[in-house]
Amino acid sequence: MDDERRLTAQGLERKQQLLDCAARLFAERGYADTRVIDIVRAAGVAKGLFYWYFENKEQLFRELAEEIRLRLRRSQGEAIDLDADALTRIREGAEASVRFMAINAPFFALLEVENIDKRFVDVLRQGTDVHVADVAAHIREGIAAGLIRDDDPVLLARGVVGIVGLYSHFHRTGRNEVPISELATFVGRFVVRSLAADEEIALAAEKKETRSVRATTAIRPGSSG
Amino acid sequence: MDDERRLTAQGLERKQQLLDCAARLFAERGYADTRVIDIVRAAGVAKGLFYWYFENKEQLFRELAEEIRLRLRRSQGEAIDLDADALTRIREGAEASVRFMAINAPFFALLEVENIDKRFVDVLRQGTDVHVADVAAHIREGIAAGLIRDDDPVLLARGVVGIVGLYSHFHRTGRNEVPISELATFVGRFVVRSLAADEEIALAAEKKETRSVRATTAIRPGSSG
DNA sequence: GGCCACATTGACCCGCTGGTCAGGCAGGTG
DNA sequence: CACCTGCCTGACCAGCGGGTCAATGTGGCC
Repeated sequence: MDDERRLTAQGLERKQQLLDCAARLFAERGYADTRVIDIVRAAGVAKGLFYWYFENKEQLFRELAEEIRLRLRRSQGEAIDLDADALTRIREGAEASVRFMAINAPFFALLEVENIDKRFVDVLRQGTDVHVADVAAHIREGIAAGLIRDDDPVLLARGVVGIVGLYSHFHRTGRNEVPISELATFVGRFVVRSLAADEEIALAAEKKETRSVRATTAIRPGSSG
Repeated sequence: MDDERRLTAQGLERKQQLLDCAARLFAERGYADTRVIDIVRAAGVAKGLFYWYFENKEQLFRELAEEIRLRLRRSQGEAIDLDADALTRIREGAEASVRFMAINAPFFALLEVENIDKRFVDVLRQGTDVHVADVAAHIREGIAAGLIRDDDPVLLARGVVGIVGLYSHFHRTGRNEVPISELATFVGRFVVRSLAADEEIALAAEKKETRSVRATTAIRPGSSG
């Protein structure tokens, strides 16, 4: 694939179609177990066409991964109430993430390749690092305000981001019987409890009602980012 | 490989040698990227010999995974003070796990395949489920005693087990600058905070000194389980 | 109509890797 | 010594799957 190729409307559509098919298949059976031939077959085109739109299988994965992270971050941003205190903001972000990941489960399953494939650690780790930095900033603010117990902010942030991913993973793999909204609340509570300076603060941060949930709508396959 | 083969002392040693080499290589470059030829080369033997000791690559992996889980569980059991309260026991188990996983990092990196390879979800998930059940039992006791906040014990247990694995993963992949002992304490604190009914209880559970650390010695490669 | 760039096809190539196999060696036993 | 069984060898096989390529279609534009 040549970098300076101009895609027509049809071309863009075809490319997106391949991305969608790939995402679905990766989610279903994993990256390694999805052949290029499977992807093109799912899209109903010939194998050669794949290489018209993508350099190779790896590059397609990277495109997918980046797009998803971007959408998650946007959804978090929309869910966070800028006027709220740090702890509440973290809780809102965590809850939104759980919902977002649940709704877009098939897309998100991809990102779990981090642990496995050495080729992708860079893209994926970079993705989580952005979130960790976001949360760490909130945590520092919370510590300064006396809302969050005094501990290493980055370490704590890694915990928060990790926990969200963790429970989302459980949900995705069918090990949580609870409905998503309940799970999201649970995770929010868990995160708040693990950070809060004392229980009074924790209770207060748990109480505050989350506003709209407009950020938790599913990604429409076919809508390019 | 035939099930009812009698291995001589030399045979057992050779088999263990192959297991050790495989574990090291899997940890270094992952399961998929480790060829059978790499394993046998590392052990300095011919390829055919691999199939004298193992049915195939997959079975070797399963043997490794099970052995590791067993050792971790044993180490946890040794670290837990049966006379202590539930929350303290959980903290002790968590800290021991972090240390154990850190010391045996190369062995543990393997288990992270859970997310990827559909073939291994059974063995690996089964492994974590055992730990979740262990922790859930402690949590139920803690809730009954008023030490742990009243929430779904299994969900909470998944969080605890997950967090331990999470921070161990970070450490393994070089994203924690802190020394292991400090990280273990941090994780213990994190876990206690996320579970404790109130901060007074949390503080108490954090304070209690962990006894011996005899359980946190590294696995000697070559010592079969 | 002729040209060009995008779009599409599917047969083909090729390296890789899991697994096989026929055979050779060593040490213990009768 | 003959023999058996466990141990070990490395060339070989087969299938798979990523990636290539020459040929063809197609639609817009001068």
